[in-house]
Amino acid sequence: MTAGLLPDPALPTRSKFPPVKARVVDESLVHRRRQQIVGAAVALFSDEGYDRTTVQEIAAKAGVSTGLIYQYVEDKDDILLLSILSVIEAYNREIPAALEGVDDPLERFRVAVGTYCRVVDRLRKATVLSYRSTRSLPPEQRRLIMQAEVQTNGLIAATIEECVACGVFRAIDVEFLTHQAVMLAHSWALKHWRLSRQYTIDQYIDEGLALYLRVCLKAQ
Amino acid sequence: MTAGLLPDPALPTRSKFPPVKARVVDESLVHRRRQQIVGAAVALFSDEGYDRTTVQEIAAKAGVSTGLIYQYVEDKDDILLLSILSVIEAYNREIPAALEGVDDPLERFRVAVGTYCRVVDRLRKATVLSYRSTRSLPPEQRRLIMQAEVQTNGLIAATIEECVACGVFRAIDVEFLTHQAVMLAHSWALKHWRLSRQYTIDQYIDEGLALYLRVCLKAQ
Amino acid sequence: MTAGLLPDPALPTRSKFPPVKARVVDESLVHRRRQQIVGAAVALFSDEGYDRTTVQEIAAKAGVSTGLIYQYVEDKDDILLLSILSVIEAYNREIPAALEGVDDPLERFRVAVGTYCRVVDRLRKATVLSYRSTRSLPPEQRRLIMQAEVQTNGLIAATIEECVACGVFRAIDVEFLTHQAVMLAHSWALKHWRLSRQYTIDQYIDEGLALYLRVCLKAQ
Amino acid sequence: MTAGLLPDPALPTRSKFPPVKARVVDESLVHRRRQQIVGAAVALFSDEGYDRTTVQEIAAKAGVSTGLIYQYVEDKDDILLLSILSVIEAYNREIPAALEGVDDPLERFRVAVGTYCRVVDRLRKATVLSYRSTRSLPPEQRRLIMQAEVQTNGLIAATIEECVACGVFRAIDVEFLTHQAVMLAHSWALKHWRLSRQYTIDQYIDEGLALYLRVCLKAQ
DNA sequence: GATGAATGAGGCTTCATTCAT
DNA sequence: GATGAATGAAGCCTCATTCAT
Repeated sequence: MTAGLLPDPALPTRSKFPPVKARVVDESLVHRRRQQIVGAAVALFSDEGYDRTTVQEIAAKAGVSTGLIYQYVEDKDDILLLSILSVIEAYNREIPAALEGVDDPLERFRVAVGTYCRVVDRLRKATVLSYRSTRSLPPEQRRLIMQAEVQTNGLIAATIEECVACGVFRAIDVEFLTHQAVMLAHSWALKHWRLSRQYTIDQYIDEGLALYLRVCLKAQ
Repeated sequence: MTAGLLPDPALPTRSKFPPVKARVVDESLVHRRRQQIVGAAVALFSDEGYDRTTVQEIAAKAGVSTGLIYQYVEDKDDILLLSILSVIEAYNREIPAALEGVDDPLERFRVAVGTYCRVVDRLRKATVLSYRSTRSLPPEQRRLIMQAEVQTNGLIAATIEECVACGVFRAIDVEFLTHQAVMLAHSWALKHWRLSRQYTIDQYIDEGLALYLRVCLKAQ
Repeated sequence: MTAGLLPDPALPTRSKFPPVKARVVDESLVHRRRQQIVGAAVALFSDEGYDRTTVQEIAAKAGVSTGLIYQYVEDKDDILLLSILSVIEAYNREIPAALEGVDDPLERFRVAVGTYCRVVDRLRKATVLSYRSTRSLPPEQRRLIMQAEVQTNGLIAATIEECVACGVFRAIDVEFLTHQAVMLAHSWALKHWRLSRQYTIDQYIDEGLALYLRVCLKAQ
Repeated sequence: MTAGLLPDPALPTRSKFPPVKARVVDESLVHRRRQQIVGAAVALFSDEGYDRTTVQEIAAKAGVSTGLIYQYVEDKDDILLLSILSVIEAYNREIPAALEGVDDPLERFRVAVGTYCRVVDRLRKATVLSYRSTRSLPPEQRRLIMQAEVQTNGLIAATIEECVACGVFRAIDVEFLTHQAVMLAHSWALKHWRLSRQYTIDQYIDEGLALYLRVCLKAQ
């Protein structure tokens, strides 16, 4: 199962981004302010790009002063890190939430992939942001993001393993299929300009799942 | 298909990028200088990102003066446009070249996909650059890049259509499979940090093709 | 002489610096808090310089909140003024204290100069601070400091005048010798990096006094 | 003699400040521009203090653009370093120049000290600047300044040693007298507000020399 | 055609000061 | 009286672009 992969992905998201230090102590305030800041930042970064967005713009959009931002973040890079992590954390929170109460292995696979795609759809701009801007970060922070991403992969991989374990799927390369499913979700954001002309998000998910099931299902 | 969208993508690439104006007339000189500049730019953009790379750095790496660059390009954005187009043109040049002399439809599909992946592997950093930085460009230039990409898609799509036409593939959704194949290639660059731990490029291509063939081949 | 320029420099220093207004009324509290603040400030100003020291740092080192400082001081300049005055007041307090009970004129000269040097030695960093940062203050405050300094000079000058009056010294230029003696003391702080390699503070005082006596003593 | 203490202090001052890197190669241009910049900087630093002077102000006063400054200097600290060094180099240049052609040992001592005082008088503000602002620099650069200062001391010390060697002075502590003479010169700048009320620069020099000679001369 | 010094607008960040609690 | 979060003006520095040679 996926239990243990994350501290507790279903909790109210009070996660406290360990790598970014704040000059303010009140944790709940830090959390609230950062949400404000990251909310504004994601919107602006997505539209204009990281480098073309100024901290002043973020402050204005967040409705706070420029100086305030630097009480909750060490530099502009930190804002980007928090922004990208917030996206990946959304995946890590929503996929397990959707799986809650679903027991049938095959259904769990479908729900996991479908939810992933739908969250990506909802956070489409932010997802693209992750791809565009992760490399603007210093290596150490990049690693944090990769870790979070590996966690998401684990959520999908676990459902596939179940299917294999209980004999619904044939003995397929789990890693490779996971990768395919992840890219199915990401592609929806990355190639939205093209895909959205031909498919709705639901059609897209169906096509994808159909393809994978045709490859994996043991008995037809 | 997409024929005609660009002057002639399969030609030796001496194309003079209509949208980018030079202040110098000698066409062959323009071509040579731009190669110099774009070569340096791709390396720097890939490592440091578009916005963090300075024009002076590009000039230094290209072994020319800062001022010279502005005789072959109107502004920094143009350098990025040329850089990204040069990558996509490589695809559009090398895939047809590899297909030359291959007649069997199924083999043509394999070669097309395999070549795409291998070119991406060779131009890995530059491929990632396209993803990261296309949105740094103004819409009009972005459209140019999309067009070139649609062309590449057409190359893959054509081989699939052949397979369907001659009965090797069942009547599958061509667009969707094309998209899958394209993402197979791109993913190798985008997720190289993860995939390269598990697969060589050849294994990766084999796994990918195996998956698609299992889905598409009519008779097993 | 200079008597009367300041309220009473020889008093226990409970003086409440007329030019610096506090928002708090309780005088003894004002005195205590200011000691806290100035203590931290002198250390920080000495190490980092006035302009590079932030009010928040002073507050932290003093163990109080940022806001509190502004209840005992009007602005950052005031802290500097208080800091420098506190140093000069130390001179003005300790030299007379050391002269207490000393009656012989020549001995009084020796003690005055020796004490001055030793206080400077003890407050070395703070002494340098006065030199570095007095000019960061507005003219009016600068004048306050000069006045306090003139007082100190008066302490030395008085002992010289005694020696001349009672015939131990020949009729020398009192002002000039005073200046020399003052600079002897200050130099120990200003050129400590060089002097301390060659002399202990006691050797330094002895050399200095020997030089002056050789110049001033009437009969040898 | 002082020969060899400096590379060649009497040369046209084309010294090329080894520790500060320029982005421009033409050495003579670098020299000219830096003079422009340092000239403006010394005036401003002296009046307003290092930290209160903005780079924009320096640029404006020097009649160049802000950006230009950063082609000849790495950061604001470098401007301060160059400024202070330029003062000390003036000492190191002018004292030997004044000694040129003077042969009598005692006269050489008088000229050395007198010239030192007069150069300090001419560069009074800049001299004070050195005292105020050296500690604003990082340790490594501070060391450079100390070195240059030690050189100046050597110029004075050499003349004293001559006097001792040829029997004009008694066997006095050379280091200590050197220090006194140096402080005589520096004090004129440091305590100008007080000294200038009582002495002209010439009177001041005479008083100082008289004092030292009374101490040092063997036969009276 | 080529050079590289010069420009100056604009971004990130700091920090003295205020004010609601 | 005390706290410390919030403000925003202002400074250092970068870098795309120009232009005289």
